[in-house]
Amino acid sequence: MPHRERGSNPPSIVEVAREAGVSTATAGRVLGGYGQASPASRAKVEDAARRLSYRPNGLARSLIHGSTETVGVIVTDVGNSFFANAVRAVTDVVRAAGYEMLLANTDSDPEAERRAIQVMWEKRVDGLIVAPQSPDSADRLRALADAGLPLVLLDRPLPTLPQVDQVIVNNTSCARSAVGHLVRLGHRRIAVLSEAAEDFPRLRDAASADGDAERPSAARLVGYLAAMRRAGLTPEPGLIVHSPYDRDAAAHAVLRLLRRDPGVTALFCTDNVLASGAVAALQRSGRACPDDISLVGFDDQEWTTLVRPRLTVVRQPNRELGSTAAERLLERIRERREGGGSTRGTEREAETGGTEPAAGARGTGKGTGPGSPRATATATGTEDGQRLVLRGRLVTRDSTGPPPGTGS
Amino acid sequence: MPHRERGSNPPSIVEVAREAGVSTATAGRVLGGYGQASPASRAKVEDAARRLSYRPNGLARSLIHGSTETVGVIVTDVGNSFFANAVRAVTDVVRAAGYEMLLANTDSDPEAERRAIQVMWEKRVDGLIVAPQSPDSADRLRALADAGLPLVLLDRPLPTLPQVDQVIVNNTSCARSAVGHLVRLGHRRIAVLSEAAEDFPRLRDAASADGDAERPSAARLVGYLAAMRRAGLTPEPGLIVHSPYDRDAAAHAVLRLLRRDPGVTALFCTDNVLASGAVAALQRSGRACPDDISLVGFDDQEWTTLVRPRLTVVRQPNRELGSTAAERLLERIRERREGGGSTRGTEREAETGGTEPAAGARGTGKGTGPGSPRATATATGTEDGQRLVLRGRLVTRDSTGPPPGTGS
DNA sequence: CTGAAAGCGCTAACAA
DNA sequence: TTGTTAGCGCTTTCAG
Repeated sequence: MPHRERGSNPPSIVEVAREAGVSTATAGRVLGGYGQASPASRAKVEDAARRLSYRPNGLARSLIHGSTETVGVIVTDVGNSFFANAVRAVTDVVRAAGYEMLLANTDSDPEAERRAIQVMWEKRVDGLIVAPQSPDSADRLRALADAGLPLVLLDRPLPTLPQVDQVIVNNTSCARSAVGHLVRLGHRRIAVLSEAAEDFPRLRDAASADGDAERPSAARLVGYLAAMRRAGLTPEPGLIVHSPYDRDAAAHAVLRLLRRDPGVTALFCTDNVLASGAVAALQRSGRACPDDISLVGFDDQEWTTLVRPRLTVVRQPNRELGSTAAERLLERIRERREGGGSTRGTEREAETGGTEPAAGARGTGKGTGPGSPRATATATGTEDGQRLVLRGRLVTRDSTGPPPGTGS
Repeated sequence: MPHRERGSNPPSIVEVAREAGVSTATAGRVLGGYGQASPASRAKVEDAARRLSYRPNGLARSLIHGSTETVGVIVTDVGNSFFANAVRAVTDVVRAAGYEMLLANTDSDPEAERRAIQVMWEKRVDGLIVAPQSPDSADRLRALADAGLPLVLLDRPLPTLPQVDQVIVNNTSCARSAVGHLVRLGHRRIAVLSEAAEDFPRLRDAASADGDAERPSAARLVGYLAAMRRAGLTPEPGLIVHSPYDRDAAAHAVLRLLRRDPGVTALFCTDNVLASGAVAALQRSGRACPDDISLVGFDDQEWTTLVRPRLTVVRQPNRELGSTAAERLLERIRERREGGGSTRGTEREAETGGTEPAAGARGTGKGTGPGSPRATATATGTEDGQRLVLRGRLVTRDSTGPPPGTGS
């Protein structure tokens, strides 16, 4: 093992240069792959580098170039399969472009988010993808955007930040079609289980506005309200059930609902955690699904085809959400590199997938298992930023049917 | 908005110093929180920094200090819920210690892994946690370890790398107790579904050796073989079914097995993806579980309590695997900082949890849902590195029962 | 308490 | 083609 100077620090380019008997400039040229070098010195340097097992120091390089080839991703919880998939897709896309990923979880804690944003900024990521935990995040994020850091919002829009790109799902209309499906089956007393139920008054009053400007759970509640109204049904507060984002809590909420209001014939859950709690509750309550009560979940997960009855769900394009956000981010990074020309006022319709099979097609097991749906995106330019809306769709399975007492 | 020099680059400490009318040294002292500064200049500098919305450049700082406060994590796929949870736990632990996390997926592709390792090294992570994709990874990792980079292996051991810490699960004995449970119920024709089935000849011959030195799927197969042998049953090749890590492929493999050998009364699956395929296959085949056939899965996931019958599984401490690896890594990083004193030849038993409830206790829904089990770890010093073995345990639920034709 | 200056490891002009 | 030198943004002696 060759002797190393300066303690046991990894060898620097000057060690290599000395070992090879050339200047640091030539060493740099061959090691960094820029400029010219004669085959002779090239060989000498490469040999020396190998002997010392030299690895270039990316920090120094980044310090000079002003770019780290790293993007930051801030989500609430990678342990959550929704984000796990989205994050996975992000890494795939950015890696293909030569970027690495710094990942942080916030657990919806504002302080954790603040810190994550700050650290990413200090580490000089070239761009940032954030699933903001609340509208309060807007100010902090605005600072980044103003400073020129490429930024893309994932899953949760922030209407007060029109200058930044946002990649979301058309939650409101997905929820509308889920509830519409129940209505068509003949249901009237349709309950909804949501994290956002506490926002009901506000959302009801603003229901005519753009539901997808809300966080996902609220957007889905807006869709529920819209579908009910369209069916000529007045949303009853008693049917709008709150539950925190927790399976057991959701199960208890559902059990309470069923006790309090046995006339409910259908339940729409605004996310997969709540849906799993509802499934557990129904199993425990002894109510038959779909004969006594129909159930619709949100987010198509593996287990939804494993339980009996197989769950009718809204499938949202988890991975595509991540990949789209990543692509958008890379584009912004590229733009910035090339001098920051802005694409003001663009408005366009982007088809990222082929034609969708008609919603409501009964699946045959394999066909209805969670897959990577081709989503269709709509891009709308707002000021400088684009809002990309990916489309989910209803996957009808066995947990929904006509209400009891209906001659089928 | 204050005028900024040098294009639109973020302001550096010299801009702040100039704006505040002090030297860069004092500016650095207040901004970096080291050394002393009078309240007067402190105020001036802080004001200036705020005006320019200054953020220290972590790259420069890291270049000087020789540490990045960042750890790398390389897994095969964060989309996989097992790794998603482990990674989540890693971030929690390292963040609490002030570290960020660079994450890379390899998809078990050696080239991707090679690149990931190299990039992490160039980015000068302070430590690295790797779930190596095969024994071939050993050489590349050895280079890192030799260079003094703190390194911890996660989930997959590498016996040829005794100098590095490895955090794994006692897969062999977990599998042994799972299969033992089936044997005690009276099963004789017990099949196993495994990614490692192709290694059967080698594993059978080496079965007396340390099963946990193998990758998890193989270690579990070793456990199966051991349990069969202990019960006086000769493992038949026909009962050892191969399947790739894919739900649908697993389902097909199980359907083929059932057609080929209808006498099979129990099936042990060596991971959760294969188990979900097996559940799907059983549902499709019309065989009743556990009346016709018993099923045991590996890795306790949400859905295993949602399906009917609820699945008997081996629960492994996913999150704890991650947190333990992270703690180990932090300790190594600390050691290195303090001069690299080595803890040679340590051998100890570490109890990280309280007494375990007896295996086999029937759960009541909530109690048997996936949780964060208190695992018990065994640490064994081998050369310089420690092998920490976390304990999983069998959770008996409804998918296992006596074989058909047994008077119960 | 404050400032000048050297230097972390590398790249990029500019000369030779 | 090669070497010298300045400098990326910050920290850290060492004088003052």
